[in-house]
Amino acid sequence: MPPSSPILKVAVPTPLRRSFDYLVGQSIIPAIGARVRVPFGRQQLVGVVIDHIAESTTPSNKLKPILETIDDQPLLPAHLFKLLLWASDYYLHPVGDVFNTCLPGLLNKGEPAILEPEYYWQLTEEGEQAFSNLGKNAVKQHKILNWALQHQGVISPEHLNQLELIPSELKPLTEKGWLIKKQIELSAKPYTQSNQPLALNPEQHDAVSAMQQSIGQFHGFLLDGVTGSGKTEVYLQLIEQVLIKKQQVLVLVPEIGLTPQTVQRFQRRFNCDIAMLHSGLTDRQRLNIWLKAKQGLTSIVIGTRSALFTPFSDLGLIVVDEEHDVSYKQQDGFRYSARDLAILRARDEQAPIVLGSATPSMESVHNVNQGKLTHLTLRKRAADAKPPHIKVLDIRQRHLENGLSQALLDNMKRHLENGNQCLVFLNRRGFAPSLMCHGCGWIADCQRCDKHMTLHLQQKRLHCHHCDKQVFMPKKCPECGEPELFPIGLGTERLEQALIKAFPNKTVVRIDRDSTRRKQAMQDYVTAIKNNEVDILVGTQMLAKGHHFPNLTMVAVVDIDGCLFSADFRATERTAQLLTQVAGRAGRADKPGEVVIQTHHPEHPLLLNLFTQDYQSLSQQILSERQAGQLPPYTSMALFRAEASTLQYPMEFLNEVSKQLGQVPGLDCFGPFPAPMAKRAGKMRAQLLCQAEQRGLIQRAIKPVISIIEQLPSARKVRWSIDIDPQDPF
DNA sequence: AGCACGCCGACT
DNA sequence: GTCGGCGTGCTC
Ligand SMILES: [Zn+2]
Ligand SMILES: [Zn+2]
Repeated sequence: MPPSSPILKVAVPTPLRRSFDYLVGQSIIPAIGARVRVPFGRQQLVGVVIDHIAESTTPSNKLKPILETIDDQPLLPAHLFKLLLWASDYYLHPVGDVFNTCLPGLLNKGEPAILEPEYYWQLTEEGEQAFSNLGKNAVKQHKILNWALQHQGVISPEHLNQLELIPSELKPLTEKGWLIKKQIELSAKPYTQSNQPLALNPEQHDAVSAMQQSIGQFHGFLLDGVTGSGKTEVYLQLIEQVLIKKQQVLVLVPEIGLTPQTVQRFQRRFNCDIAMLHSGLTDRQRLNIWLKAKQGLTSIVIGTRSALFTPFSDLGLIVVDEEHDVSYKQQDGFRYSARDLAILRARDEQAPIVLGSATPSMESVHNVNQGKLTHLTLRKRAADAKPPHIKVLDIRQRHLENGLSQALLDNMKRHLENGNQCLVFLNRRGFAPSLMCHGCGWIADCQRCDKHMTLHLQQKRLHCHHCDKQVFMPKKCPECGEPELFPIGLGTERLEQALIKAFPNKTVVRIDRDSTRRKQAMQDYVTAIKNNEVDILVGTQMLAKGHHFPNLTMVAVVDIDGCLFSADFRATERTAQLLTQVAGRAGRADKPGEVVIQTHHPEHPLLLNLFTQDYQSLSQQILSERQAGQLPPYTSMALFRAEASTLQYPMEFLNEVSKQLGQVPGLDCFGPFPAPMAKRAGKMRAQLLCQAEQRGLIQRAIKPVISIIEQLPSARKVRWSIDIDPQDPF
């Protein structure tokens, strides 16, 4: 570094895959990792200094001075900073946009990295009295006081967000003495003690003590345990050991796993500052959590994939719960895998990492095979429940009534008559996946996608599950005017109706994204099920995850055939995971559960194998197929995606990309070809698949030509992106 | 991506 | 005559 002012390499939030050089000018010299405000074209942007250099390759007359140094010290801890730079390189994503997606919004806007007090409002007795005497015109005041009454007399910053109010709008009420404004405590609440931990069974005990050995150093563990095997208790007791050492803990959960109940379980156990990063927070709350974690004021941070980028002063443990979950991979923009980056982060920060899953991803099983992860198993299910008995029901030639065979219904009847619960699983919400005209055969298609629209009878609407378009259910055929339109196929709504008809004196509830839209809905259903107020549960994969229902003895899988034949090489893995998870719902202490799978393909190897072996041996088999087929995790992949209003431009662009990459030895390109669902949300999409046996070769091959690709004339006509380690080819 | 500049068609 | 359509060029 030169003694005078260095030239600054700055990561600027732009889709361009490079950094920009600036002069320090009159500003204080910003440290590497500090934010600066810079002129960029005709706009002003906030960037991050990623290096000090002595000389720039850009001519000096083009270099502009920065406008302002925002931070007087690096914004991020060195490890995290380096991880982001590495990720920008690995995922071939513009470094400025990497910072933009990883930092809290207020920091991207240039807000100082300083904790600012937050306030909440407490309802007073006067306020409560005033509420009942409010005039009819006091709509806003009624809304505010009513909210406070509904929420234990408290209005928090995120409540204000939900009420679409700003703090000053509460001022009239505080002046009347109806509300009192109070500051939220910002100081640290260090770990003191935990509430009585549960007793561990020998397996749990072994797992905790094995992992405890690694506190203070990097070690990867795969904690393999079915739901109800007490995985969470193992996490909690390990976390406690880390907290005792005054270190911090990061807990990543899948998108659907971030519920108040999750956090409550932590809060009940640990008397320390626990932060939950959820989507309802205000920008300020998010920044304050970020800063408190960075300063070591918060001991535990729980969140979904983006929580991975929370800075910590002394990170002691990372937990990735349900590590196989697809929501750990970001599906747009900066397409990172939080699970993969978490392992690197743990390594960099010398902390152990626990990947938890009963149905681990092939990547993690492969890492276990290679000795990169230590495999710990919790085989014992809660209260010694036995593994379920699995029956593959051949429904070829059999009569199906709303997708249900008589044999399946009889089986359910047996369980219901004994006072047990049945789960009927179908991974398709809505009433029916399509609607057809009886007169001319017209089918309701989405205008913007290649797909039929799903009929939602309850809402009397057609809904495209791929682009979210919704239209009212037509009264007659738009082609021929025929009024008789009939649903084709089966969804959970229809299944629910059929089951109500088949079991008129049993209680049926449907649990899917539609029926649980209301905030408390899922929790209410879970309580009702656990209280035995429900006999039959109909639902999608929402039911397959997380919850353990002790009175559930039978699981019926209505239609899995669609999952057995798919072009996607990950389909087998996904289906095996799904079936294992659903099957895991059945069974209780005093008798084993039963799983009945309806299929037209009883001879399908996946079905044969899954239930003659367990998931663990099946995953080894899937892995050997992957190896034979030269597929991940034995090779690495990059998927170029491009979209435009016609297919022609994406194909042209990807053809040129393919030409650019064609010469690299060891790199194979397939395509370009139209995406499996070519038309989606009104765009035509194509892709180019690149594959390399050697890890890192993909990056080495693409990086040198990336600026050529960026400058291709055909690139201007499409929206394009690179997806490293793609999860879904859609 | 933004945001400019620039050059052609239908409006007050 | 100008308002605005989006083609293409640039950002240290
Ligand atoms: Zn018709
Ligand atoms: Zn659609």
